[in-house]
Amino acid sequence: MDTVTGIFDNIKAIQIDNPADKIIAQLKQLVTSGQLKPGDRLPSERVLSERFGVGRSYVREAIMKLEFYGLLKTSPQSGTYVAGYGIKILDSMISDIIKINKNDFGALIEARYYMELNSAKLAAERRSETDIREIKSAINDYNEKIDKDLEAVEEDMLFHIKVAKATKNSAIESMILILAPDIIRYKIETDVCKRDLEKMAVQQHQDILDAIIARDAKGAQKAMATHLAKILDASTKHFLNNTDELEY
Amino acid sequence: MDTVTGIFDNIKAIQIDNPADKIIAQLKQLVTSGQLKPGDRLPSERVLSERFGVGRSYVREAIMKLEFYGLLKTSPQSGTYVAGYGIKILDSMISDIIKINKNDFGALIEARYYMELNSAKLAAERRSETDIREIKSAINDYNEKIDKDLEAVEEDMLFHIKVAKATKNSAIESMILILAPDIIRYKIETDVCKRDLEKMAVQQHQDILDAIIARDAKGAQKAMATHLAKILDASTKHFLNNTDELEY
DNA sequence: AACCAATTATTGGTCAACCAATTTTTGGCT
DNA sequence: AGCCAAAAATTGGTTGACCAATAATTGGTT
Repeated sequence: MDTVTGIFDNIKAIQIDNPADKIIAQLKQLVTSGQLKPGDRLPSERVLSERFGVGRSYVREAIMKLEFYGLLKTSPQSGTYVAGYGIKILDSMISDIIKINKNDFGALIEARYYMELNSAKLAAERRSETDIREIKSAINDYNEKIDKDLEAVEEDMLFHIKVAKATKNSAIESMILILAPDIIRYKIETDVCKRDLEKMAVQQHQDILDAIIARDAKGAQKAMATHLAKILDASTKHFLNNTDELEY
Repeated sequence: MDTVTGIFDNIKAIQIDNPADKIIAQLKQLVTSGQLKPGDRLPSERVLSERFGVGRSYVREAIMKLEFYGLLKTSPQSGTYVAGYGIKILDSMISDIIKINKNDFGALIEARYYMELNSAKLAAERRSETDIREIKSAINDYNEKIDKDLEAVEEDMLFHIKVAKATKNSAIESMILILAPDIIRYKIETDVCKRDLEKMAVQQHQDILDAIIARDAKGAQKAMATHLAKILDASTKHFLNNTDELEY
């Protein structure tokens, strides 16, 4: 069985969605079709796993995911319940959850850009002395790497995380945190951060910090915009290709 | 067993962190202590579950969570690997992940406020005709409910989701989506949306849509700010209590 | 010693079984 | 009938066992 085997043998029937996402899609249909109304109790995990023809693990995984997004609530020894929202919004949200993907770098960079503008602004308004110390420390780490002509993508990101921390807004901090790994990956893969940009960042970081220390919200936001402008531009080029008047 | 039972009987030894979070904390320590370096392969799930004294499910749950945040990468039949970031940022990010909680309503509302300002701006710049139709439809649904003097929290949220969709930025859309259920819960619990506010929203929604149709980015942003100002103010009161010069 | 095929061990992926707590049903009593 | 305690069934929580695919080892051949 070696000569007749063709080039297609390596092609595997890759499954695009993992089982949990498929189950989410099935649950969505239950809601859409009216078999599952807001506030209803889901069939037991065993029943669902049997009905969907998968193990209970996947059902539980799907439930956990939907619970994370606030669409289900499960109580021990009682059952899992659909959120009490209307069918329309339930349906819309489940659909959107399924197609959440973190692969759209353009969107990621852009979202990060706007998040960070607000982050800088709020940090300036609310920073504590501790925050300033931590941000300074992050800047030092970055500068040391740059002095030695080393890559400093992570140190840069750490600076931004510390700024986010100073906003005292856990939600904003979390979001920047979620974006961070992908931003790092993007920077490394696309090599957006050339050496000259990295050296410019040394001053830019300082400008941001100065504005934060001075509690100059507008100044901090502006300094952050300057800092992130280049990387946004670079990614927006690709992004603009498929946004203008896109009908889908 | 009824007379001697005291008021403490209802107190259960609630575990603050679920098992998965505990495991994440343990893994963090492995990284911090240098036993686990960036790029390393984790011990097998079986070994970890044995070492931590829990079932494999919890180890897998923890791994999935860390994978979602981009800190681990698992390959079938091979193993789970630590992201190739530096120890410092790894450590920082894991810490932050553990303490992510969606219970800080003040932070949630505020984050949503800023996200939506950007959402409106980008929607105005990039909206398609389809977007306009969908937003109009959402507005109609909302207005119908208000006309009948019914609660319309969800319809309002659906309007905002449709606007977010028009940004053509999946990351921003996802974030607003993640916040949505908690916003709804907040509105209902705190009853922030009085009847008069809801009626004002009818005009405000239309203003936002008009600006989006006119591709007036600044106008859309401003209209959105007006729309969300009240609810932000109400929540900021509570929020300000523990932010100013808070050392922790 | 060097190479290679067959065997064994290990991996994450998947599923079924057990557990304690709760709910429902049952069946006898008033 | 109505009530209440005991038993059975059902729940999510938790654990261990099995699977196919891969990696490591083995052992014989050159």
